[in-house]
Amino acid sequence: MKTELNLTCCEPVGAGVLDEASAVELAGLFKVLADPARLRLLSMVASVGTGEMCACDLVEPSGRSQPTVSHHMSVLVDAGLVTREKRGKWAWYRLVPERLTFLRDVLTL
Amino acid sequence: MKTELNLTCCEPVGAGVLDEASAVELAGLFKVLADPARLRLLSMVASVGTGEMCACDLVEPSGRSQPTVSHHMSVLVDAGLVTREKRGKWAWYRLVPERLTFLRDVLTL
DNA sequence: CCAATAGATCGATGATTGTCAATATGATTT
DNA sequence: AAATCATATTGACAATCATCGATCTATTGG
Repeated sequence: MKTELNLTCCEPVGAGVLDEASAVELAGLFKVLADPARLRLLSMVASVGTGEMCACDLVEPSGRSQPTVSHHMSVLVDAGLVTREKRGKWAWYRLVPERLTFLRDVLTL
Repeated sequence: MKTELNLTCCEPVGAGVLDEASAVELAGLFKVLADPARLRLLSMVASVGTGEMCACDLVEPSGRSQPTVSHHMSVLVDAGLVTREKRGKWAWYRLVPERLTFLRDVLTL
């Protein structure tokens, strides 16, 4: 599906009225955060000491099935919030801090 | 419906793994922002010069029907992002900046 | 090669939700 | 009190999506 999220859009919400196109794009990004499972997965990747997290260590603590976790991680990757690198049998995820910063900036007045 | 959103929860996402309850609560808040119509309505209220905005001035520019706008504004009010004050026949909305700040802080590492 | 393992994809399903037309509520005006 | 106006509520429907079991793909080790 891969909705190809744009990185360039969107003034802060207090900077003027959002046009429909930007609103759709931004809403799509917030939609990614609008799920408990994804928020938990994101926080796991964000707070791991080594900077990267193996998919194998996400399934059990998340309390979701393996296919569900895989699905959510794909959504996070497509949204640009994390990167996935496959090494051997394992998939390693890293946070993309700039993407969080971008979202923070949108919520500025 | 009024999901009674809590104001007290949630460390920054990078501060540790979110527990399920906090994740549900936070996701509920992001869900409010995960809709183009609501984002536009919020940006209209956020960027009005006088600080308050009449519901009557939201319907036509939002491109949605009056019931739909009323619905979305209720969602924004319930989420604590705006306040509603009824004066006479009109409903006036004001941004709650602290609520946006709260969300910004959650996205901090 | 073969078995085992990690992860991705597919298909189905139940729940949620954005939307509007119709109607209700409540305030103002004549 | 009747008519009008702004907004809220209700009911219904289509679309989206989180979830899981089953299966597929790819990599490793024997």
